[in-house]
Amino acid sequence: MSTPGKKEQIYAAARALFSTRGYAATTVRDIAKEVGIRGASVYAHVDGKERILWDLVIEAADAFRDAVRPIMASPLAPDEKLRLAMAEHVTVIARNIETSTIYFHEWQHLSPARKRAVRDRRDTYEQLFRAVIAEGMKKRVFAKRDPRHVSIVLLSSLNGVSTWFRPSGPLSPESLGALYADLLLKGILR
Amino acid sequence: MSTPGKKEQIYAAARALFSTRGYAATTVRDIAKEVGIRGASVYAHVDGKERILWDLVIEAADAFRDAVRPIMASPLAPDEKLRLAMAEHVTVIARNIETSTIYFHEWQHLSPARKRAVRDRRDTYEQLFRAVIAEGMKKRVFAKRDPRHVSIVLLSSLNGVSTWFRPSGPLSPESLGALYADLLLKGILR
DNA sequence: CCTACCGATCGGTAGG
DNA sequence: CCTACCGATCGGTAGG
Repeated sequence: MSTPGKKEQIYAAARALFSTRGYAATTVRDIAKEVGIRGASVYAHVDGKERILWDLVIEAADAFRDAVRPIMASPLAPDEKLRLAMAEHVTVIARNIETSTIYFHEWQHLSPARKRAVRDRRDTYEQLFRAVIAEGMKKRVFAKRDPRHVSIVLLSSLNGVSTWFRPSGPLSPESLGALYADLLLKGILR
Repeated sequence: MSTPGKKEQIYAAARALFSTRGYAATTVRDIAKEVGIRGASVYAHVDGKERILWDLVIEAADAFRDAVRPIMASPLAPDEKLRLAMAEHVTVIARNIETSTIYFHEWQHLSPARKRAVRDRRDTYEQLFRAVIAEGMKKRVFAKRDPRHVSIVLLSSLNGVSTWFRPSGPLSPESLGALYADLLLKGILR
């Protein structure tokens, strides 16, 4: 019999293990042990190992989209939209550090069809940034560069926070978002 | 009998496989197949799988240090030093995209002692950046922020180039380095 | 550099 | 949710 809540425990264990050891180096038995059941019993709650990864990847992709889309759809000026979007993006990472790390690094272990779906969602998301960057350049509030390059440099830079942020540290997700937005908008020079 | 050059072929195959599939998802037999030998024969040339990873990680760490240390030791002004160092760092990644990707993502699969050694080298390298950033702030050429935060945000941002750069693309390693240095020094705003 | 082989472990299924 | 088990595969060694 499956206990209510057990499935969520399995996903919580998978989040921790996939994000630290990586998907390929984590076994179903590792996850089971963390939850206090046998390896085979995991399959009473979950379709399989890859299905867990897929659910976690979608969880992360949704979090980014839901945080940033309303900002981009708002009537704010491009520089304000970009500032808020960058800050939100970083804050989402910091608040969901495990899932975000999995999203960035482990999606490649999905099946080809699911990999394609991830790439599509990521491209759609990046397009949100590219549009506001292009708008800001047109309105001469941003320096003129290739918007495609800037959007990808910018997003990959923001994603870097997942490699070093620790929730136990002194920085809050919000102050971290503000730091990144400020630094990337204004640069290091004064 | 071991053929001369075979060892380098094994390392070339490992660079390609570790950087795309990841260390844990790559088998010794995968590497062997790429080289055209049997899995067991790999051990005539190499100590073991982890030793290959270790050698590749050190290869990358050396490349970064050798490129950036002379710049930091030069008598240039802090903003010029930082610009050159950032550009060189990105250029090294782009020129060694496979090894760099392994360095950033796969070092965690090393033994505890080797992991510690990697962390130490990485900290020493980051210190080079932190010092010039602190110097630039003191001389009021950089905006005043926490140098520790800025150095880590900056380096993790530069490292992001490894997630999207493809040598087959239109950007050269050098122009990419210039783009990153310019963007991070001056920011997106004009 | 090969064949043959080792013990260990993998994701997953059968059948309660 | 368990025991028992499956075929496949792992990193690595022996002995040429």
